[in-house]
Amino acid sequence: MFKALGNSHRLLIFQRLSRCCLPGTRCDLEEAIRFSVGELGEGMEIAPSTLSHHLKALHHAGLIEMERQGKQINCWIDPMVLEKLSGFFNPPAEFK
Amino acid sequence: MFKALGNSHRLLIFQRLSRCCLPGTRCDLEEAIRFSVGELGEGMEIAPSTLSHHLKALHHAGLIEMERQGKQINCWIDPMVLEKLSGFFNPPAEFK
DNA sequence: TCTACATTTCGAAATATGTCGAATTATCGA
DNA sequence: TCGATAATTCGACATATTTCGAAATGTAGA
Repeated sequence: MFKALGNSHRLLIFQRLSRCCLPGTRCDLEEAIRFSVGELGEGMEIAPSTLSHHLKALHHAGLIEMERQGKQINCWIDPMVLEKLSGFFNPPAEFK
Repeated sequence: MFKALGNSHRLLIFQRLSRCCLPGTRCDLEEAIRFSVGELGEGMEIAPSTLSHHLKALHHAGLIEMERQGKQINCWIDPMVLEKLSGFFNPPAEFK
């Protein structure tokens, strides 16, 4: 997972998907933010094939979920992943 | 930081330094665990020069501290680093 | 069915990373 | 000062990663 997050393009994608609510508010776990592959690539100066490659890497690392919805493919982060990663740096709490 | 943690040897080193207290107990922030470079390499089948290279990478990434103590060099993790990393995956809390 | 759109797969090329051994630096103790 | 121990720097090499463009795949709508 850290290897996947260790690339700046992939980290940016991950951040776009994880910033699902405004500071101070609580994220509703039922509606994690979703972006299509194309939307995720907006603003990033990167070829579509490269973007696809990075998304695949994030998915294979277990960091993001992907599902086809008509013509496009939607991506989102399972909130459990964030909890697990957060917990990794918190020794006192249980971490499997 | 994630790039530095994305290598299995470096992640192992980082974990050895971060597991500073037993599960359920509270780490005393004043006495973060310390290991010398040689101790950190024990059990890892890796050349001293490679180990040194990885430690340098972890240090440059801001993940570990290093300080000479006589003949050896001691390494440890500043607990603030763990807090910051943990917070990165916790959107509701403030993260600068 | 044909076309446009969204995304992926497949090479290929440039660059980065991980690794080692040999030589070097730093520190301590005899 | 000399030798042993601890760690680093340097140069070289093999492997991995990032990136692209071209071609292929999947889907929806005319």
